[in-house]
Amino acid sequence: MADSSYLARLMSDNTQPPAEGSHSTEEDLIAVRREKLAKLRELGVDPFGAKFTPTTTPGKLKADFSDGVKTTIAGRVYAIRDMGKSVFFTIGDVEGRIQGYLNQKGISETDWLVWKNVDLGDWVGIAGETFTTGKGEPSVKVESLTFLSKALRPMPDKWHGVHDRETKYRKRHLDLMGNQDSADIFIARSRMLAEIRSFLHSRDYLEVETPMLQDVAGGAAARPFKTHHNALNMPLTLRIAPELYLKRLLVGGFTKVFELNRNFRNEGISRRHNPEFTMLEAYQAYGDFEQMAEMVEEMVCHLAEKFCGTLKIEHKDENDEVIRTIDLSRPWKRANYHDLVKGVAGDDFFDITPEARRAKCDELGVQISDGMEDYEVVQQVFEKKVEEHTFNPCFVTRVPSELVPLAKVTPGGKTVEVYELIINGQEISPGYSELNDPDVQRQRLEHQAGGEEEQLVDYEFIETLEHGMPPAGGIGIGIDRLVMMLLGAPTIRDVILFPQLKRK
RNA sequence: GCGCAGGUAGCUCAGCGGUAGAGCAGUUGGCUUUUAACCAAUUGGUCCUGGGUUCGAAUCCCAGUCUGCGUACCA
Repeated sequence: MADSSYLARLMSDNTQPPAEGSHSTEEDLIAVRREKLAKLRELGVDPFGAKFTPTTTPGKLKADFSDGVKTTIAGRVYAIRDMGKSVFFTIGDVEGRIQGYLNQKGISETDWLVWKNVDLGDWVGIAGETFTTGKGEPSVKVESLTFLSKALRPMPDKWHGVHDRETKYRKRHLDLMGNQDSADIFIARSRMLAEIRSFLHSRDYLEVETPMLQDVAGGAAARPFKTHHNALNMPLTLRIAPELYLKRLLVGGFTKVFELNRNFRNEGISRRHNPEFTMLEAYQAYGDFEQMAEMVEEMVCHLAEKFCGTLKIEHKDENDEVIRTIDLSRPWKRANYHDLVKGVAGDDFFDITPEARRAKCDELGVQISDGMEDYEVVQQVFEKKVEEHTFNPCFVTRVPSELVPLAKVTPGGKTVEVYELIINGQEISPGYSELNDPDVQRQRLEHQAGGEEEQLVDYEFIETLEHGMPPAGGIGIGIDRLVMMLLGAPTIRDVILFPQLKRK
């Protein structure tokens, strides 16, 4: 504790003429803050303080505000409005902010001196009593101040925050401290994930964790990331999907399982693709794709109602103009793949020769590369002309079997028991009646591997199926894209805290 | 990979051949109910990097780099 003559000296220090060399380069801004840090130490204050026990949070205090309540809160100082002998400031965190008020007469001499060394961005604890100002602002009148942590670097602009996309993504902490709308997205995302888990738990699903490091990356068509285990001296890949392991659990006797975690695909990065992304996969024994479709419909509507308060999701541009409304009202449209393609490419599209189909693609402006199989040509038309123009939910059924080797083939033969859910111009969720015939599965995976350079067949998986997998419905949901759709985020980078960027 | 746009003070941005600018933040002074607080004064720059054109380049040209958007690749 400082004695009073010491305090007097420090006070007089504060009335000295400006320190020489107090400029505004980044270096200088840091130097000024370091000087304050030193002054705090002189005052006997630890600038990187210890445990502090608030009675509530700034956000909760403001939400259930009433006057005359003793309270203790902690938070970062976001703004200071200094009026001489009294000071207003904003204190809080990503979940909420409230105004603090201090008056030189209302706090101890030491606390006043400590306050003089608080900068924007510092963390402090305050104890005091709530009141409402003349302008109606819920506030806390500070009676005592506890310094918690010094920010040695300046805050982003208090009004604009960080706007530069690169800085937002590379230094997400600056984005979060300066842009509440950005923080809100990640708070909402976190709560959505919790809600998805609770939705599945309430339906008796068990959450499981299967390997992310896999010997043979399977369960999807994508190039994997390669890595190496030193002790085992063996190459490993990061998983591209948990599917094959989750099915092993069905064979093992689990009847309802899900996994909600990261997949990794070594492919291009775009507005819709991040190399690591979050995927939900859920499997239900004795179910089929139609049952899974209903569950997805129910789940997504539940999330929309809970987090958006409506089934009509508005997407806005930078000027806050509504550019699109996605209507999630049930029941969702169901349409078959061929009919959708015929709708854009003509009723005779499947009756003409493959060559004529290619010519038709030219006409439609759909680009086709030379090596493409006929079904891939059709798929291009589907993606460019149907998928990208479908914003309201649509379950696409009777998908060609070549596209989905892990699903049951329909009795007819050419298509599979699958839905592909399209919302917001993107595939959000596929759902299958899972293929459980090991012989058919072997055939189809081998056929696929034959055509693909880096695709390997997971024979252990096939052996597992030979022990008997119950018929099952399965779904995958691309969580990032789902969150984008629900929150109206134009790019996947806005819903992933630390998106992958090139090294600078 | 290709095309287009962008990179200027700590942050948000203007300037687009002729002395590098504003707001916020910082510093100093004033102010006891303010709130993008206010008033007055003031500091702060490898104009992304490297070449070139020019009497003169943040500005024009070329190359590179990072970011964004589009496109291609990716069952």
